Amino acid sequence: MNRFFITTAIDYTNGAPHIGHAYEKVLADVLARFHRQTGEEVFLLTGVDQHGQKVQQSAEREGIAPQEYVDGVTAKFLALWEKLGVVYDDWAATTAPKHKECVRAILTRLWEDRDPATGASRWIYKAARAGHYSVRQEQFLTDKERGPNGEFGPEWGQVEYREEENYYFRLAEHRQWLLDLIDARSGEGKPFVVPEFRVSELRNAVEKLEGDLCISRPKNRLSWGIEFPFDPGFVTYVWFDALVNYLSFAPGYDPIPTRPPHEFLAWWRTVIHDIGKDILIPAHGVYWPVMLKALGFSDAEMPTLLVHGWWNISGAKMSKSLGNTVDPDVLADRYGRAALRYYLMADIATGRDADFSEERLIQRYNVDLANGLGNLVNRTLNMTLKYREGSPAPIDLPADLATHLTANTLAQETYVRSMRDGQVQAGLESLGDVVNRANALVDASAPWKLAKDPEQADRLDAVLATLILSARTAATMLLPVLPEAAAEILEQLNLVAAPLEERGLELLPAGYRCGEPKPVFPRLDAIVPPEA
RNA sequence: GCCAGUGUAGCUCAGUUGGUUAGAGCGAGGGACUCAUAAGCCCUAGGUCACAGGUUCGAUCCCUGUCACUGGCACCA
Repeated sequence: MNRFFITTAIDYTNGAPHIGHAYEKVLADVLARFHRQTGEEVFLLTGVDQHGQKVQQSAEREGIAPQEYVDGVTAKFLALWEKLGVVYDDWAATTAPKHKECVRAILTRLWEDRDPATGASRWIYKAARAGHYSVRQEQFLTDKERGPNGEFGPEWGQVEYREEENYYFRLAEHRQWLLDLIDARSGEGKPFVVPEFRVSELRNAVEKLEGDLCISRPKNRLSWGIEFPFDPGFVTYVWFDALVNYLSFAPGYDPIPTRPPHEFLAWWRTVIHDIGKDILIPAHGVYWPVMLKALGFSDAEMPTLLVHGWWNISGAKMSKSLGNTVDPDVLADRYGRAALRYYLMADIATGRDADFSEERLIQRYNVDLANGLGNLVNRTLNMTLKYREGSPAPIDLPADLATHLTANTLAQETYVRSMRDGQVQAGLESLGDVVNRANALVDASAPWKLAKDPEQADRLDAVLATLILSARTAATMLLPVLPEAAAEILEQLNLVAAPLEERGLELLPAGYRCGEPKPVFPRLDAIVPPEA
């Protein structure tokens, strides 16, 4: 059986989830559900990044332990995924003992991977760096931070000269390897980064790669992290902690053996990292492949990065400081899970940015779901019950209706291709084709007229069967995005989902009888004003 | 500053591996119908595909330059 391993970025537990977090997780959930539907074995991994300075500071401000603080924020994420119907196979929390042990084992392994000539680690070294340090911002400053007059501005507070030792991961010497990898993957038609227009962006960044990656923080600066296994004076700094979650929670992974076991590799060879464009460079596009290489992963075992865009608010970047964040929790309560999931999948092309608007959300729901698919199901079932007591006579379809179903099959094939590429919006457009064609057929064939003419009895049976089968195709294509609503439609149709690889015509089963219609997507009338 | 992305109908956006009449939805106008969630269907929009060059038999789609907007280059979907 084919496998499909998809991960999301793990969200930083220093604030409540916003629409961007929700989008990424719903996207992963939809792709996971789609791949399951095609018969593949699927593993969806998501979680939270709980360490770091900001968490430590926030906890101190509230006078509670960091773990207590992150547990509180983590609960909000867990509740949101529950509310949005995001179902995952494992939960990657970076404070979990399993993860900490894995990070430490990996660091130890790299530290002990010695160059026989020098006796030094081939991957990690300790070095002292000196420079200007902002106490307020708790970071070293570079010349880029200097103002026009060459001085550090007041936003940095007190700036002092400091010297600090840290551990570094060798990065720069793998520049050419990474460039070759990127080019090779593009040449094979399996780009390292999807969508492909981001490849050049990454490539340029790699071209300019210099310097190594600082992977530690002295404990006196940062204590809320994973302690270095071979130097208790340090904790692991962000990326060697966060990125490793993809391994520590991967099915079957064990950091100890030289080569990972077969079960893990069977999953890993299919892995797709669903991430935002902000963490492509340098984290996922540079650090991560080099880290994997250091751990002995071959070029064929490098992941694919599925990079999505951002939801902007009125064209502006969403940010807390602008106060224009959108709370997915509130939206889900206000409009329902289905409306929110559908909007997030239908109104953005994977990889691109889009503008978020509640008006658009309502519009897409009403036009596509209520007026389109929902009404199609409703009118089809009503007519079937009214004219045929729910059971159209089983007859062969005339050529025009057979052609109609063939067009549906083609739409479904297009849909499958789009979804395999992660292009959910394009997939939903194919769904819209099926719905529109069926609604047009209703008007063109006018069953209410056929019903009055006994000589047209066969025609009426054939039209109703075509409509029912079209509705089934549409519901089948909706399943990954809106599983409950699609299941409800199938129940009303009294049919099971169509197989996605199906070809050729399939008629209604013998003795078919449809169920009772009930609007699956009640119209949303207008923007519900926010609570005063 | 460096790098990247974007710039397509009133609005929000697709798309074109270069090739006869550039697409969708919404909005707007008109029409016929009644099975249906007053939903659906049909017809209508004529946008120099940012601007200027270049390559080509032919460019909106490739190249160069210009302008505008956005993002990355410091944590951050």
